[in-house]
Parts: sequence; C-alpha cells; structure tokens
Amino acid sequence: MPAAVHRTPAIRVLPEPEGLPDPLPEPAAEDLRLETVLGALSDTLRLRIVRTLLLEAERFDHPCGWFGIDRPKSSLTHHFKALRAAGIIRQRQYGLERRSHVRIDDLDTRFPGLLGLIAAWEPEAD
Amino acid sequence: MPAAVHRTPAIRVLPEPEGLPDPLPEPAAEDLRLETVLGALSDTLRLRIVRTLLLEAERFDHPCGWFGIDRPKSSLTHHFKALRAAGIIRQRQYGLERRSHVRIDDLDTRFPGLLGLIAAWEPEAD
DNA sequence: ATTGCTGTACGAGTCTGATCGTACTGCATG
DNA sequence: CATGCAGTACGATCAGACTCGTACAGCAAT
Repeated sequence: MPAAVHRTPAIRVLPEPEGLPDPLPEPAAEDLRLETVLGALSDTLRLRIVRTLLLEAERFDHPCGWFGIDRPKSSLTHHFKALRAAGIIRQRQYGLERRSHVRIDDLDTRFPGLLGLIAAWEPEAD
Repeated sequence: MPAAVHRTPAIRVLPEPEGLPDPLPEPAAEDLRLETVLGALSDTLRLRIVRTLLLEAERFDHPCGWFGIDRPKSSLTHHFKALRAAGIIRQRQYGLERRSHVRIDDLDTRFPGLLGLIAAWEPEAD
C-alpha cells in the first residue's frame, strides 16, 4: 500500500458573510503556536468540541449549549475560552448567545494536517 | 496556489536490524491515544527532542546526552519517560546508555500528518 | 420593569505535571 | 575490584490547569 496522502477531509471554508458581529479577542494567525494548540487539544472534552464543530458544522457557528455536554456552564466557559485563546475557534456574540466555529483556514495554513487528525479522532469507548 | 498535500517529509523508516536489545516497556501501536500524544507534545522541550530526532536521526537511535539540552539529568529522564509513555519514542538499552528513536511507522499509521507538523515546527525565537 | 435565558467572573479546592537535588543502580574499563 | 559514567528513583517544591458553585452582566420578550 502506498503511503497515504494526508488532506483535511471534506471540510470547506465558507466565506464569512458580511455584517457579522466582531469576533471576540483572539490571537492572529501568524501568532499561533503549535505547542499551545496541541496543549489545548490534549483534553478529550475540548477535542470532542472541536471535532463536533468540524464534522457537524455544515452551517455556520454554534452556541455553547448546542453541544450535548453534561457539565456546568462555568466549566464550558473555561474550555471554550481555552480553545479561543489557543486560536482554534473563533467566537462571536449574537444577542444572547456566543457562537463558535473552528478557524479552519488559519489552522490549515499554519498546521497542515492537524484538522484531519482531529476529524479522524474517535473518543474513548465508554 | 493549490491546497498543499501533506506528507511526512523525507523521513524514511529504517528496517530494524536484528539482534537489538528489547525495547523498554511501551504502549502498543493500537493503544496510542491522540489526546495523550498531543499532551506529550505540548511541551517545547519535548517537541524539540522529537523534532531533533526526526530531522537529524539519519543514523539510528541516539542517547539522551546527544541532544544539547542544558538541564539536569533527572529532568531529561522525566521528559524521555513521558515521550515513551505516550508512545512517541522507543528506547533501548545499549550497555551504559539508553538510546531513543521516534516510532515513525506507528505514528504515521495511527496519526497521519502528525510527524510533518513536528518536523515543520520552529522553536520560539530566543 | 420584571422575568428568563445565555454565558461570564471570581474564587476555592483539587490534581497533575514540571523542575531538580540527592542518592542510587548497572555496566564497563582499567 | 575499584573507579567512573549514563541514567533512574524518589521525594520536595512549585506552578498551572481542571472543576464547579455562586453571584453577576446583558439581552430579549412579556
């Protein structure tokens, strides 16, 4: 079998519509650090969030409550903030809710292959 | 510019010569967990070790002292153990010294694209 | 304005991991 | 066998992160 070619799977970058609320503060694409990104992804909960965003986000952003995660709200805030600080997700405020999506283009440019790893990840069987 | 194709760079897997000492205890290839591997790589010192092994290991294994790392020995033991426990490196005892190399084939099979990220990583400028 | 909802801020408790000194093991060589 | 060297084991210390309760801010709709 020839060596596999690694491409990010069928994830396409939607052009960002105009007139969106400004994103919350986030690191610039050129400031993303591999060690920081990997650290943020070394948690199964966060890995699950990002993978879900990648695989089921055929539309656009999703609010925090959209993921069926059985944790207190303050814990979710903590993890979404960690993902945003690492530069993995972008968050925007839409009235009440704060919606998130993966910074696909930035990550694919700086760390080609990374998103494919996340998309292919399978959570521990329980 | 077309989307880049992500392949592990010019790293070839040398067939393991016969008659080597047994590897130290390590997780089996099918037990490797992405979150554990990413966690082990979220440290710049360990990232540097793995990258150095990948890029300059045209020969075979390297002893711990071969990396020019200015840290006490007990710290190095700690990090090499973490890398081995995560399944990233394999270690063998050769008389006095314990030599390490990256488990290239296992990692490339389970997590295609990961080694390319490490090889392309640039340590923080200092 | 009052109620309800999404999510934040802050702080405490807890846990894991990084760092490193010291003492030790195990092998090799004279 | 005595010395020297590579690396380990153990333990102490410290910093950072995860978890979560509680109180709060901000928007929306009645």
